[in-house]
Amino acid sequence: MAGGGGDRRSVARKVFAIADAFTGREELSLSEIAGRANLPLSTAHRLVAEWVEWGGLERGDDGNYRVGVRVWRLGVRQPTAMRLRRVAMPYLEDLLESTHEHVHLAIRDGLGATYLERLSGPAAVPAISDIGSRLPLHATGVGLVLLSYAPPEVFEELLASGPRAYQPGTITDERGLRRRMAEIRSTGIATTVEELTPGAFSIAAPVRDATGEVLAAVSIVAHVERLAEPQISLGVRMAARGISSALGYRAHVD
Amino acid sequence: MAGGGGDRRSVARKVFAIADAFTGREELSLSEIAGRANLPLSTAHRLVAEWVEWGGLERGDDGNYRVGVRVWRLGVRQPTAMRLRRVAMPYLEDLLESTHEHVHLAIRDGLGATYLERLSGPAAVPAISDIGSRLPLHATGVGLVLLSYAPPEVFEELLASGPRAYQPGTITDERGLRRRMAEIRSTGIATTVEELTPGAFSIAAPVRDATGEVLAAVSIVAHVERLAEPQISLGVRMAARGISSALGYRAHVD
DNA sequence: TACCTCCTTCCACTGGGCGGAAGGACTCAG
DNA sequence: CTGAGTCCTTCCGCCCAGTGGAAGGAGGTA
Repeated sequence: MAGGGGDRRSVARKVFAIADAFTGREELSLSEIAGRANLPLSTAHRLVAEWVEWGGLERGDDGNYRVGVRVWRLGVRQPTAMRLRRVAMPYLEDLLESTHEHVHLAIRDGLGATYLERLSGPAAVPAISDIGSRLPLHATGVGLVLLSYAPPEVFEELLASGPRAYQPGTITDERGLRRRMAEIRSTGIATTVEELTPGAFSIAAPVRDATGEVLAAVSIVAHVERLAEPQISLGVRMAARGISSALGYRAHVD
Repeated sequence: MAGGGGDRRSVARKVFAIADAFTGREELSLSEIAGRANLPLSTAHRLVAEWVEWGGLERGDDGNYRVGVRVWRLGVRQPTAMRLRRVAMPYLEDLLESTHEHVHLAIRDGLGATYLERLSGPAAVPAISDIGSRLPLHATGVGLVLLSYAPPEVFEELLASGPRAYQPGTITDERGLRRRMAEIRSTGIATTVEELTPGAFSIAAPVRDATGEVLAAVSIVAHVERLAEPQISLGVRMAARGISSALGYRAHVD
């Protein structure tokens, strides 16, 4: 009976698949984990028990599992995230104060933009990004900025993955995206209008480190009403420049 | 040749051992990882490659490995840490403002106290705790509070693990620790004097949730000179009570 | 009681993981 | 340039750890 054979994934991949099952979910039952990770119940049971023993997952009183403190501890010192957030915070706070809109700081993470920080005023636009969430590169301001300065193979991969059109206005074709990326590289700023959320626009700018590499993006998301206000794009630009400069970037240096 | 046999650990444990190798280190080479995780180089190589593929580890330009953004993303939403920090922050800020000393928020994590938050004024005492760091239960204020309210088996495990004496004043024997824990439970406050760091003392108090369970501790660490000032212990008490009450705890309720 | 869902444990088969060793890549000293 | 040293990467055949279907709980509902 049974035994042997099994699926082709390595054990390590199965272990990670369990972690991935928690994407977008705070709490999962064993069978939900097994389902999301595509594992037989007994295999999931054993591996989840190892996660719990290590402390990477915790079991609540209700028997459900959630991400454990060990993972938080391991990740909270992640060098990129830690350094960027610390350096950027004052600039993001200034930007919030001067615009009273959602302010974001994001880095590229594979084919997504991961939000390192979000500050929000009493804005009218519903926010879909939260710290730690991941949104598509081609349909967000920060995403487009990060995509524009990423190595070319990232763009190839994105095309191969079949970018989704979230709204009628979302650009998903190669030609359109290439044109847009060139424009962003030449102007140093990205504007999206109702491409992910109806009624919202975003303005984003790149953050560079001392070597000149773009390692993050800053954006503001606000109601389309305010699209014409020049101080918003100016503010984003200034914040991105301020952070870059705090990271050691000097414009016009070889 | 070779092959077979090998060490008794499951693959999952080896995967986690690699993560643990990064405790207290930001960056490691492959051979350092192999050494710290007690794995043959070839095994470490394969498993580290799987970590990198998943995104839990990242490889820098220098070839060294560091914790990846994926881990940060997974952990940053850890329910306990996220909720506690958000709720506690204003109280911790008040405490910092009124005392100008190191303010800590910590939870128990196995036999250690993990620091969820630390705010620091221009204090004279060198701080050894940073966010995400883990210090011993029996030699810190927050640790003693967490230990005092933890299930009895935690204390048994601590004794079995052979608690280390960091300073001449550190209490490590069962009798002394039991007496101390009883005192903390009856007064609701813990004081340590030069038990981990010479010249420093700490005052800590428990934070409770709506069910009355102690799930965190707040402390102040300052120079022994200020030991006698009553407003410090009062401030810690008030902060802990404020956070507890924000979490839904109502004192003197059945 | 019968039925359901979800969790936990069991066990015999077998292919994925194992790790020593060989081969590169790179640095440094002479 | 040569040789020694360090560290990383790849190779390959052996064998036991991992596998997963199934059976057995636990708990809830009708």
